[in-house]
Parts: sequence; structure tokens; C-alpha cells
Amino acid sequence: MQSKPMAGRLPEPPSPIADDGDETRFCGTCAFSSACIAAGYDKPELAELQCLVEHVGPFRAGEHIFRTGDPFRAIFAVRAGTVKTRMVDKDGREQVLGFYLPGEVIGLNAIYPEHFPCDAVALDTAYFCRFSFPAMSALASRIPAVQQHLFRMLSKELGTASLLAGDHSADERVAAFLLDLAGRYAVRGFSGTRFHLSMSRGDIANYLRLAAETVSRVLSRFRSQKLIEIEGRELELLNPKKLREIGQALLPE
Amino acid sequence: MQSKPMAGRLPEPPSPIADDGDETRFCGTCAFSSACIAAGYDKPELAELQCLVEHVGPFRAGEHIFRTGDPFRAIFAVRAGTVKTRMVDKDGREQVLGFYLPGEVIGLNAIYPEHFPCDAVALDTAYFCRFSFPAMSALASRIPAVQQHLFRMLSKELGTASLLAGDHSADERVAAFLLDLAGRYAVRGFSGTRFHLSMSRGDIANYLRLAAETVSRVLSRFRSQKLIEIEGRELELLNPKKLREIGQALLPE
DNA sequence: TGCGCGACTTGATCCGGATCAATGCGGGCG
DNA sequence: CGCCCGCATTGATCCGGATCAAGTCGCGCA
Repeated sequence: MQSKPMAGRLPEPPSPIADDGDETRFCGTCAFSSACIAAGYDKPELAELQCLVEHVGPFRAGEHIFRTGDPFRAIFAVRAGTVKTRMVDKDGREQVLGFYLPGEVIGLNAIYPEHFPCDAVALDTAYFCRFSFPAMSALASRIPAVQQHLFRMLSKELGTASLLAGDHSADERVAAFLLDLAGRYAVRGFSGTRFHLSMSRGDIANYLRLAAETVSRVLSRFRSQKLIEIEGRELELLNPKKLREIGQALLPE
Repeated sequence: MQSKPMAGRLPEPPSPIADDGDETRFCGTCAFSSACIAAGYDKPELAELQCLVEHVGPFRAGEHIFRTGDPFRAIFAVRAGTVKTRMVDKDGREQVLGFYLPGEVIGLNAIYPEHFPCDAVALDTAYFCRFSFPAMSALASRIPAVQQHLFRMLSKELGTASLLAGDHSADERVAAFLLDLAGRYAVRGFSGTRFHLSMSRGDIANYLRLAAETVSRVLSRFRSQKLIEIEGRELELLNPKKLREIGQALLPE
């Protein structure tokens, strides 16, 4: 499915990894980092956060991090790689709910049902930090910053869910999708103009409620209009300004 | 505070009201009720919950409870009436995000941005319980049940956001919408087969990403198929089983 | 009482994107 | 090496729902 870390043919950009490799500190780009900072790196609370986190992985492309119906015990921060979440209805039709990049968190939508309501599937080789949720809750009770951080992550995800709402044209959706990805890479410190699409055209289409052929056509047209350069899954945004005009109805502000 | 719902008697059909009128206890059907019960009705903590809640209203149809950009200070539980939330993009196009019935909570998606990302508009005469969020957070830190309840409400809303995802036919969407409303009324103790649609066809259509004409046509067809009886905004589900078959792809399980 | 307006219904036509189909491409594997 | 399979691109056709257009109903208000 996806080319292995084998550095071969193309001079790929370095694979984004959100791990500074320093065990005594917490990933600087992780979604939890601000909670950690607020708690204070030097305080004993941070040590507790360290205690309840567990590094898991690698998962290979196509492997499940969790499956629909699994009992909810933990949330996961993506340390490296990319994940899609999806629901499969009883007719077997897949519905992609979202893509998650290094530093982002999956599993929050399982708190209420207490079971995962969707699958999480690795799109390439992926590593995670696993946070026991009971321990996390307990910690949140004692450290307001941690509680606040959980509230904010949940609330934030509520906001992004409504991003793909609305009846918008294929052009708008694709442009907004590319800019959304770009922005999320940029905020984690990666390039916001050149990156690798870990997901297939089919996954993008499914996520955007389009047909794979439509996504392919729109990308081709964007390329012929010099808005992007794309070869396979390697993408470069040539004219983000114009893309933003196209996708503005779907983008924040 | 505690302004009693002024006896401005409505000549309307029995409007669902989530307020038992007992000042010393909390609305039995409210979304917060389980948190209160967990805290224990007799314990002093409940008194604190009582303190931080403020009854507001009435709001007349069309009035705003909050507007896009308002600073976030509180969340609101619907005590009576119905609310829609909506975003308006810069072209002035409206996007309905959801409808909220008595006992449900609005404003959770404003925690992260710290400003309301959408408008909340009363669809009929509506009353609310207003919960100061800073006070609520503080209380959550001391009462695990309250914290857990907030987590669950947030997580639950994440789940419902994905209800209208997916590319589904107009029939599926409308059937699922009616059953969703029915289920939400039923869980609050109201009739799950006969109820009033507080929102216009246009609002329903906007929410479901359809045209108003399409919604009208589907409802007419459902009626001719004896699946529902509908007159104006008064609705009765005649064949929920069949509706469930139609809307199954969009419904939980 | 009659007017005017907004909500709703129903019919006719149009179009964006889905679907069907053919081809190219690369990679894994026997 | 050659086969096969899944992903991607591109072209041709089709269809569900949007849009345009009329007409009805109900209600607030002068």
C-alpha cells in the first residue's frame, strides 16, 4: 500500500515525527504539550503524566489501533505516522471520519459511549502515546490545567467536525482539505506547503463525500491551473492564496 | 434569579417543558441531572450547582441566546422551547449546525475558541439554565462526577456530529432526522411518536444539506406511503420500523 | 375585512458529480 | 521475469436533487 521507509527513488521530504526522543521530557509538538507546560515541567505532576503514558507501536499500514466496539480505556496521541478513523455501516460501506497527524489525539469520541464508535487504522507506519483515561481523569481532577486541556481538545474537535458540513462544491472541499492539512502540519512545525498525502484518493474522496474520480479530476485541474504541484502522493501548494479563495466558505474565518 | 416561568400561558399545544418547578431540586430531565444525582441531592455540592445556575428567558422566536464572536462565559441548558445553532459565512449563507430540545445543552463548542463560533437562535419561546463555565470547571475539579459528566456531554456531541456525515439520499436523511428527533424527545420523557416540529422546512433542509423543496417532497411521499402523518408542523410517526429501515445507514447501530 | 407576506407544496428543467468503463502504472510475489 | 492487483487518471453517460417557477394556505395586522 504505502512505500516503506526505504529511502529509494524520490527525494521525499523527511517523514514528520513528533518525538524529541528525550524520555524525561514530553514531546514538544504533542497536543498535550501545553498541558504539560502549564503543569510545569519541573513539578512532580509532570512525572505523573509521564507515568500514565505508554509508548505503543509500531503499527503497520492497514493495522488497527482500535476497533469499533472495543471497550474505551485510553486515548492515543499520534507520535509518528498518520491514522484515519472510520465507521463501517451494516451494509459494509466505509465512512472516513477524519485523518490524524503527528501530535494529534484520537479516541475522544469514545468517552461517552465507553466503547470506541469507530475504527482507527494506520495509513503508514505509526507510533503512539497511550494515555489511560481513568488515570487521566484522576489527574485532571487534581490539575486544573490538565482538565482544561481535555475540555479544549474535546471542544476543538467539535469545531472541526463542522468543517465538512454544508453543501459545497468539489473544488471548495478539496481546496479546504488541502489547506486544512497544510495548516495542521504547519502548526506542528512541519512544512505547510510541501507534504506527503498518506491517504489514498479514495480515502480523501470518502472523507469529503465525493467520488475518487472527482478528487482525481479536481487535483488534476488544480495542477493545470498551477495552484498545486502533485505527483502521486507528494504535494506542493504553489498558490495557497488562490486556494484559500476557493475554499474560503469552508475555512475558519 | 430563579425567575419563575412567568405565567404568560401559551395557547399552543402542550409544549414540552423540562422543568419540574421545584426550586430545591434540579430539573429531572435536564442533561445535568445525572451529574446532580451522582453528586447526591442532599450533599452540599448540589447546592453549589444550584448557585452557579441562573434561569434566563424567555427568548422569543428569532431572538439570539448568543452570537458568533461573543466571549464564552457560560453554557446553556434548554429548559423549554427549541433552539437552532448556525454559522453564517462571509457570503451571508446560513448553515444550521443543530437543533436543541429541552434538556439539551448548547455552547460546548465554544470552550476551545473561548468565543462562540456560531449563533444560537430561539425557534419558539425558550427558557434556559445558564451555567457559568469558570464556576462549572472549578466545581468539576472537586466533584469527579461533574467532570465526568462534562466529558461525556462533549464526547456525545462529537458522536452526533457525524450523524449527518456521509453521502446519503434525501429519503435516508429525512427518515433519520425524524427518528433522531423522536428518540431525543422519548429519552426526555416526551412522546416519541407525536411531536411538533419547531423548525421550518427550510431549517430542516439546511441542516440536512438539502433544498427545502426536497424536504417537502420527501415528507409528502412519506405521508402518501403511510409512514407518517404530517399537517403543517404537527408530526406523527405511523411506521417507525419502516422509517428505521430507510434511515438505518445514518442511525446508530 | 382585506391585504401582504412568509411558509409550504408541487411541477418543469437543468447541472454537478456519481457511475460506468478503459487504460496506465508500480509494486509484491510466485 | 512475468503476472496480478490495487491505485490513479481520464473519458462518456446518467441521475438525484438543485433551481426556477407557480400557485396555495394561513396568519398578523392595518
